[in-house]
Amino acid sequence: MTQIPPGQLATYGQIADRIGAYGRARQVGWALGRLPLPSPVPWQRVVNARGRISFSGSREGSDWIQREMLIAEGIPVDSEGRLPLGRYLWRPDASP
DNA sequence: TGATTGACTGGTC
DNA sequence: CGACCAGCCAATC
Repeated sequence: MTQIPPGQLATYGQIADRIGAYGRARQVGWALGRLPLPSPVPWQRVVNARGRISFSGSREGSDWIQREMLIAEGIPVDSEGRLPLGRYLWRPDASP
């Protein structure tokens, strides 16, 4: 499944690559952006490769909700929306 | 049809 | 680590 495991984060690039759309991270964000709320998609676990929540002037509300959601998932989020990527980064098929 | 925009990314300073 | 620039593709108006 292309969904993201709970307690883990994924970047737009990862999602794009996962769906076979390498380099189309923008379209991923665009797609999530037009998702209705609530949505069956864990958009809340999708952040940019900078390890930060992607803010947008038109999303000043939901973006903070996303921060709260991640915190609820057990992921510490900074006041600026910074996330400990590398620690919670989703690892597709990372079976030990 | 064409120009513009965008929840991005990577590399460099 | 933060800021800046350049590249990239698709959807929208």
